[in-house]
Amino acid sequence: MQQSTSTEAPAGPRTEAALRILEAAKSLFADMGYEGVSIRDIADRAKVSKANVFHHFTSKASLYEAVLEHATADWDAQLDLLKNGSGSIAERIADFAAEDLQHQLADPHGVYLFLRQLMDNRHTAQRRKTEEVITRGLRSLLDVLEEVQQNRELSQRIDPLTLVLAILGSNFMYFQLRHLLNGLFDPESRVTPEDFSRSLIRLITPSTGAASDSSSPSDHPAS
Amino acid sequence: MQQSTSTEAPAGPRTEAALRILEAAKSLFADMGYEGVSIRDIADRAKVSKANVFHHFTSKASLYEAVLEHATADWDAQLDLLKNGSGSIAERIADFAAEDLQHQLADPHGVYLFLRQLMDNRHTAQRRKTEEVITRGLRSLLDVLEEVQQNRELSQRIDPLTLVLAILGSNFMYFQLRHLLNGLFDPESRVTPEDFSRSLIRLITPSTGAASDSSSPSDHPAS
DNA sequence: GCTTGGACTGATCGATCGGTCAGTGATTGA
DNA sequence: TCAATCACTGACCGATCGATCAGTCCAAGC
Repeated sequence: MQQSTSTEAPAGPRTEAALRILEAAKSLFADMGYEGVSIRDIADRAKVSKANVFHHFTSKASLYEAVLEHATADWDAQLDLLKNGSGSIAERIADFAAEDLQHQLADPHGVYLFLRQLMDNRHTAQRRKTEEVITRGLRSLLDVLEEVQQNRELSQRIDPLTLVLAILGSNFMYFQLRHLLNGLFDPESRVTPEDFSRSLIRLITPSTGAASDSSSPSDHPAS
Repeated sequence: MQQSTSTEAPAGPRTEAALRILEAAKSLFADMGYEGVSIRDIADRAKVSKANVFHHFTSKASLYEAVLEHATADWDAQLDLLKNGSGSIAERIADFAAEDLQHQLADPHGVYLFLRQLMDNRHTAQRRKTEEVITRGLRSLLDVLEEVQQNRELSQRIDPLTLVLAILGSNFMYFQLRHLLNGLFDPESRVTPEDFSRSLIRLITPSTGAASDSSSPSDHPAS
């Protein structure tokens, strides 16, 4: 049960091959799911023998755990942007939203790993861990918003939780459907992530009661 | 459109046991993923023999296909609400958003099946099918919004695509994190789906330029 | 020199996988 | 009455799964 790695932080791969295994496992787990990937698949992609995978990782489950650990490491860093960001609250929200979308686009495997984790009803141990990460992140975001709401920077009419979920959800929808979106319009008019982030902020911030003008000097409606 | 009803009962369960197999497969596939479920698991939950599964469905893949077919059938019906709905555009958007959230909450297995399908990079055949359903749905939603936008019912400042993705994404976020949300506040103050839908519409619609007053008689005075 | 230990591999294990098959019991139509 | 069809089952198959193990290779320490 509590067989999990007692040594907390040092999840660092000890060898070049071990790192290749970790990276191969991450992309494969993200694309095919835990059960959809065999140790052979991972070993083949990492250009090592199957037995070598078990040399570096005690079991398939522990390898998956290591992949999750490595993937969720840099998730926390993103929160500082809204926490310690500069500028008005509207700017910080806009920056956070744009940064979050870029983060998803830059690491799609991480997003998928995260999502699969939330959908899986088996590994309750790691699922709780993932839930804790999310809860902590949400709590952190809400603290900031509720604080500026008490300072009258943010309209009282806005529910901070709804605002957070709307940003994260909208970004995820764009991320998930990004390849389909271009087929909805003329082939020449693409919807870039920057376009979407701007449009999303324009949709949400007018009702926040915060000044949202400062950072749009060259913006014009004429397309 | 006519694709689904061309052959009336193409995959219709011909027996009570067959229906149990289909339902068991749906919940298991949704929770554990395609590779995470064995025919034995399905047979056990459906209270039939393993061979009987192959008697009704030619293979595991065809069973999965039948599950998907059965699950995506009622998805289309939801679009009519915004298409043929009554009332102002703001009311129709609000109704659609609330209905979409209720639909997700009522059929979480369907949502998970849908999502797993989009994350899976193997079954390209069914993946394209799923993508077509989504594309058709999005296209339909956008048509309505762009129409009312030309009629000046909807503000020109709003990007219809962003609005649609924001609604769907926000709902999905609430759906996905619904069990975590109550832990963020006092145990007594729960965030009901109705609360969230109201709050989401309040966040989004003020900037749409459409009249959004009709359905908020007890709303507070402007702060 | 010799020994130790870690990285790594090929061969192999039992368990479980998806799938097959011969057959049973009940129902039906001629 | 009997043959045919149906839903359904237990036993079994080859393939593949995660995991083990004995052993090779090589660099570091004495």
